[in-house]
Amino acid sequence: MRELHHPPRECLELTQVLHALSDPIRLCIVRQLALGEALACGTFCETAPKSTMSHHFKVLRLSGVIHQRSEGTSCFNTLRRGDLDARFPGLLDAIVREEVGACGNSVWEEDSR
Amino acid sequence: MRELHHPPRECLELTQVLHALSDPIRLCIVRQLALGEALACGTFCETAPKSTMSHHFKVLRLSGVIHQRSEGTSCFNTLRRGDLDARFPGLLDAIVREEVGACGNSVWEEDSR
DNA sequence: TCCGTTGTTCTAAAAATATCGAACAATGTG
DNA sequence: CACATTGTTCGATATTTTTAGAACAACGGA
Repeated sequence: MRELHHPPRECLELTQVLHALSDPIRLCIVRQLALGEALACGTFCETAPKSTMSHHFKVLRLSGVIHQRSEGTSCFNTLRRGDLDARFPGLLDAIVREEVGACGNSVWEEDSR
Repeated sequence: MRELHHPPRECLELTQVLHALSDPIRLCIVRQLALGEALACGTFCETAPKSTMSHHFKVLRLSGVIHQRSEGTSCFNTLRRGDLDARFPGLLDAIVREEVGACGNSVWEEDSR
């Protein structure tokens, strides 16, 4: 398998990291990875097709949020916690922390387009 | 001017907040507002057309990041720091904090599409 | 070597976002 | 009232992002 590109720590951009984390599927992936274990791509969300998941992993990797390394036929993912904490202190903790806040209404309820 | 809709604190969604903050213009707005003052829409980014800015303010408002109140012909914006800190502790601080990290390379340098 | 597993890439299509000019609304001032 | 100021809304276009099927590549095991 070809060597995967990972942007170095100094090149991480906050806007790209935030965008990567602003998708529900990707946020879910990151939260699972935040538990610490390296997890293969296949261990997430069996409902979505593989190509879709592959896309999300790529977005996470290219924004610098995760590190991917292939081992055999699998691809193990880890959170780049050190790099993220160094560049954006407190960000990961704030995002991974479980929050409650249930509300049935949509943000777009009124005043939407 | 019509009363503007602001989602209540309990309805804020992390993914929407992150998406709102993942745009460079909007991030810039938020950082200026983080200094504490209420600022009119016109005080930001004179280069972009008003309709574009209006759109960005709307995204920020509907995601719950800012509060807008009209006063005369102006529209004053403030950060909803209390609500954001309550729902997503540490998030705003992490995002507003100035970071250094200069790197000429694009994240998409290799392995892009 | 022949399969099964795992994941990527290609491609197309759909959906969501962003941009911005033009028209409009609300307010304040001369 | 006429007019300037400030900002919103509408409409059209362009760009980006998401989704997912199909073909493919790499690896491991029988």
